[in-house]
Amino acid sequence: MSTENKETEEKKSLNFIESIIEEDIKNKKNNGEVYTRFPPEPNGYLHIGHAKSICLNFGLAQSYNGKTNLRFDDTNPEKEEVEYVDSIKEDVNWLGFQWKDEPKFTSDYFDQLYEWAVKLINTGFAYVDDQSPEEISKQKGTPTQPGIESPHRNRSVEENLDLFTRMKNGEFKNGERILRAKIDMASPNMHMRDPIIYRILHKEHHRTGNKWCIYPMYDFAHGQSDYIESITHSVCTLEFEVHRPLYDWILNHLYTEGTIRPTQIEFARLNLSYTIMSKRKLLELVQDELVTGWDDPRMPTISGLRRRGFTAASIRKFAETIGVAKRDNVIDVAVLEHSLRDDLNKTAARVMAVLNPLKLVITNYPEDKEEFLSIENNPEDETMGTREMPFSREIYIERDDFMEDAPKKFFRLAPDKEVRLKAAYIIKCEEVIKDSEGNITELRCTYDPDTKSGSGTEASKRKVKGTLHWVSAKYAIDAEVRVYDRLFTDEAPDGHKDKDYKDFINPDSLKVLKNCKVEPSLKDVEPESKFQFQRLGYFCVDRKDSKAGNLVFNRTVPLKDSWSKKNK
RNA sequence: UGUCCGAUGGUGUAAUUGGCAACACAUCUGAUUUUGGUUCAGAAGAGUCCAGGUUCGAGCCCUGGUCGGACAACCA
Repeated sequence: MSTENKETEEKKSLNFIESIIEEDIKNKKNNGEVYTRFPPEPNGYLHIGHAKSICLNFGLAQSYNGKTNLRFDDTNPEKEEVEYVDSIKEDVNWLGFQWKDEPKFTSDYFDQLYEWAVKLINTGFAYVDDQSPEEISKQKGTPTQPGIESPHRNRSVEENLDLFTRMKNGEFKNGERILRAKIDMASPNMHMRDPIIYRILHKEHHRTGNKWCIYPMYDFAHGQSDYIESITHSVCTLEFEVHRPLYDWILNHLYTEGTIRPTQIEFARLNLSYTIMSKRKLLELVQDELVTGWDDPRMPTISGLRRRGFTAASIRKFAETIGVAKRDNVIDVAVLEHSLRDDLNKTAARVMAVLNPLKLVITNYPEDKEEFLSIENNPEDETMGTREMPFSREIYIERDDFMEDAPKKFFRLAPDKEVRLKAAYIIKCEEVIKDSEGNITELRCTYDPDTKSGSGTEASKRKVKGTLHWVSAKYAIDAEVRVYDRLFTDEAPDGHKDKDYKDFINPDSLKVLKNCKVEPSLKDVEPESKFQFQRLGYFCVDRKDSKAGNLVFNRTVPLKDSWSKKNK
C-alpha cells in the first residue's frame, strides 16, 4: 500500500471542537457556515497562550472554509490602550493570520448594546439598582448560599427607563447606579444572580471618547457582539464555562428567528512549564523592570518570542502539536523548543561564531598566507549553497573547546591532541601560553596541509574525534551576543502558595557577551535574520538594537547537547 | 456544604457505530556524521482515578464514590 493511499484511508482524528463543528455542518446548522473570532481585551500584550487561541480560531475557520474576525473587547476604558491594540494587530499578522475585513471593536456596538439594554428594561428583565457595591455583593450570597433580592428589583418600567436614561446622560457619579439583569437571586450559578450589565464610568474611551459614561459589562457585550458579527462558534477558555448560561440567557432575549445564533465552546488554556502566563504578572515584570519590556526576549509574549528569534511557523506547529481539550494541562517548554529547532534546523544558515574567543596560532602556516575555504550554508538544504570563509595563521576558537587536563571523552582540543577545524585542516596542539596569573592566553598549534577539507587526499579523510568552529582573527567581526536562558528556575513559578513567582527569577537568564567574534559574512545582516552558530545554537539579529558596525545577536535556543547533559 | 467541568505512560494528545491502548515531546541504547546538531535503528515506560454493573468483549455505556479545576470584580 502506498503512503498516499494510507493517508487518504486514515481519517485524521478530530479534537472535540472539530467534532462539534463537523456535526453542525452535517446538520446544516448555521447553513453549514463556520465563522470564528479572536476577541482579545487590549489591556496587555499577547502571549503564547493567546497564540494557542489564535491558531485554534483562525485554524478552525481555515479548515472549514470559514472566516475569522479580530475583535477588540474594549468595554473597560480604565485598562485599555491603543498601544495594546496596535501590538495585538501586529502580533496576529506576524503569526501569519488574516482577519476578515477591518478589525472589529465591541465599542462599535455600544449604540446597539444600549438599545438592547432598553429592550430588556421594557420587557421587565432589567432594572436599575441604587445600592452600593458593598450592599450588592453582600446580597449576592455565596456559591453554597442563595442571594437575596434587591429592594429596587421591582421598580416600574418607567422608573427604570428614566433612571437608565439619566445614567447615560451623566447625572450620576461612578457607582451610584447600576443596571442589572433580572434573573434569579437563588440560582446555583453565581452569574445568574441578577448580574450587573451596565455600570457608570466617567472615563474617556480610546475609541468613543466621551460619548459614553456608561459601559456594558463583558457578559452583556460578548455574546451580542458574536451575534452581531454572525459568529457561529464562539471559542473561549474554560473560565467562561460558568458564564455560558448567561450568554445563552441574553441571546434568548434578543434573538430574532432566522438569524445565525452563536454557540460558546470552551477549551483548556495553555500552561507552559517554567513560564508564567498571567497578563497581570507579565505586566508586573515590565513595570518592575525585571525585564526590559513586553518584547524582552525572555517574555512568553508573542513579541518577546519573536525578538528572541522564534519563527511564526514554529509557534503554529507548536499549537498544532499540543492539541486542544478540556482538562488542565502543563506543556513541557521542551515541546516549544523542539518545534523551534525543528524549523530552524531546516531553514537557518550555518555560520561560525566564537562567543568566548581564545587565540590560536598555527605556527607552521605561513604568515603572509590566506585562503578562502568553501563551506556549505546548510547541510539540510543543498539549495542554500556555499560560501567562502577566510582562513589564516591566527584564528579564534571557543575557550570551552580547549582543556588542559581533558577527560578521556573530551573530543576537543587538549595538549598534544588533534582536532579538525571545520571546513579547514586538522591541527595539533603543541603549546599552551599563559599569563603571569596562569590564565591561558593563547594556543600554539601545527597544521597538516594535506588534510584540507574536501581536497580528497587520504590525509583529508582521516578521522579525528572532534571538529571545532573557528574564525580568522584578521577577518572576524566583533559582535555582542545576548545569551538568554529561561526566566524562571522553577517548573511552576506561580504554583507555590507560600512563595512569590518572583522568587524564582533566574539570575542567569541573560548573559551579555561583548567581545564575540563572528565570521565576516555576517557584516550586513538584516534585523531578525536567523542563523545557526555552528555547534552552539540558533541566534538571531536583534531587531531593535543591532546596527551595522554594532551587531547584536540573541541566542534563541541552544543546540541539543548530549555532551553537557552527560556531564551533569 | 452548592453548580459546572475534568480524570489515559513523566508530559501532552489519540483510540468516531464497545474489538489487541496509538502518536508526539522527554528519557535511555546503538549506528551514521567534518556540528557531541541532524538523520536512522531500537528500548523502556500506561492496562486507562476507584468500586460495582451491562456485555462474548468496556478507556468508551450505566450506578456510586475519590481526586483535581472553575465560579461569590461596578475585570475580561
